[in-house]
Amino acid sequence: MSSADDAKLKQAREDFVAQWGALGTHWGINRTMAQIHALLMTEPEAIGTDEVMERLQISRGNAHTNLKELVSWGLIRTIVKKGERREFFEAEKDVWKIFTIVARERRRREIDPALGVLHQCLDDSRGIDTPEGRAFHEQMSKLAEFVGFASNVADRVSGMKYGIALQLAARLLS
Amino acid sequence: MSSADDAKLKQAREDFVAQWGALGTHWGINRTMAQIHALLMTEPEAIGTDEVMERLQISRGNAHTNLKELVSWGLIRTIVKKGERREFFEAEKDVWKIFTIVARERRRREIDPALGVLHQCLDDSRGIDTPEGRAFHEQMSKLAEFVGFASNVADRVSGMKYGIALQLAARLLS
DNA sequence: CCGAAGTTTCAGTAAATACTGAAAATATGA
DNA sequence: TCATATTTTCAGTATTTACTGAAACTTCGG
Repeated sequence: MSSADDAKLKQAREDFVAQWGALGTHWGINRTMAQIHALLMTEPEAIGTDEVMERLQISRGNAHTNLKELVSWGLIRTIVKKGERREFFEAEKDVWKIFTIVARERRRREIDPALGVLHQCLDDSRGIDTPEGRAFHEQMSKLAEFVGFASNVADRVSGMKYGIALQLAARLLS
Repeated sequence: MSSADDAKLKQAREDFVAQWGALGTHWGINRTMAQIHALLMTEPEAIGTDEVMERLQISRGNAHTNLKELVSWGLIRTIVKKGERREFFEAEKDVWKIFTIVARERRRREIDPALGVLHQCLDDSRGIDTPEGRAFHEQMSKLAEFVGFASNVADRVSGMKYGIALQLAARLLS
């Protein structure tokens, strides 16, 4: 009975899109962007802007902006179909690739600016010759060292081949 | 010339607080909470609500809410001074402890709910007997497996002693 | 070069989130 | 117990962020 299965799938997919969208919020990603990503991750075929608008009930501007943002992240890519004038989009479905993309983007947007602030404060407080000044400098120094270190580690991990990362992680969990 | 040093320190500290607050935004943490945390991280003495209000120019309600939130995260703790009726607050200053607290909190708020959604979709799509249904189920399965795995790894790492983590990371960067 | 199809931009508006300030509740000690 | 210091709550407001819809722009076939 395929029509019942179709209905169940439609429902499950809609749930996934809606809930993944809600989650996006906690990830510093706006709802629509997360929803489009969810929609495309569970869509076997590449689809166009109008279908995204219709499936998610959003405006053209909104769909456009977020599709382009996803492309700029590298989480989806544009497809040109022969004989078709408009653009279609399909998602990267490999989980490790998704992870590395998100990790890199978050490092760029969250860690790198923090390092910048810390290094500047480190400079600004260099040579302040009071007990409080030295304590401040010391704290900045510790923070900068740790954040820089973490940034390198994250970079290294997200540059690994999946197999290697898996091996490493397995050792960690054993 | 200590008064010049004092001025420089005051400036550097204010910059740090302001900029760290701005960064908080990109971390899903509100500006005030990040600013209070920054203020307390660079303050040698525990300070009270009124001083926080004054230093950051914010209302009592705002200060109160965010101080309590920071306490609930474990990033700051309350101090009772003898002979004083009001509460004082001091920050956790150890960078590794800060990291593990933030990592755990983010796992709880970002990863665990995602796992919940994925497992539910996994159930809802079990046994849908169409090609599309199987593809959907397969994608959910891969996502759930990876996210669960990542969650365990994060948990394990943030439960480590700093020395061990450092050793591991050093091996990674070599 | 023209007209249709498709894409991009953006001013205005809606929704979500954070903050204020004052009132209510609670704790302290005389 | 009462007066006072302190903490907590929350309705109203301000700020920030996201979305709409339509106009401007671009692309392409004829």
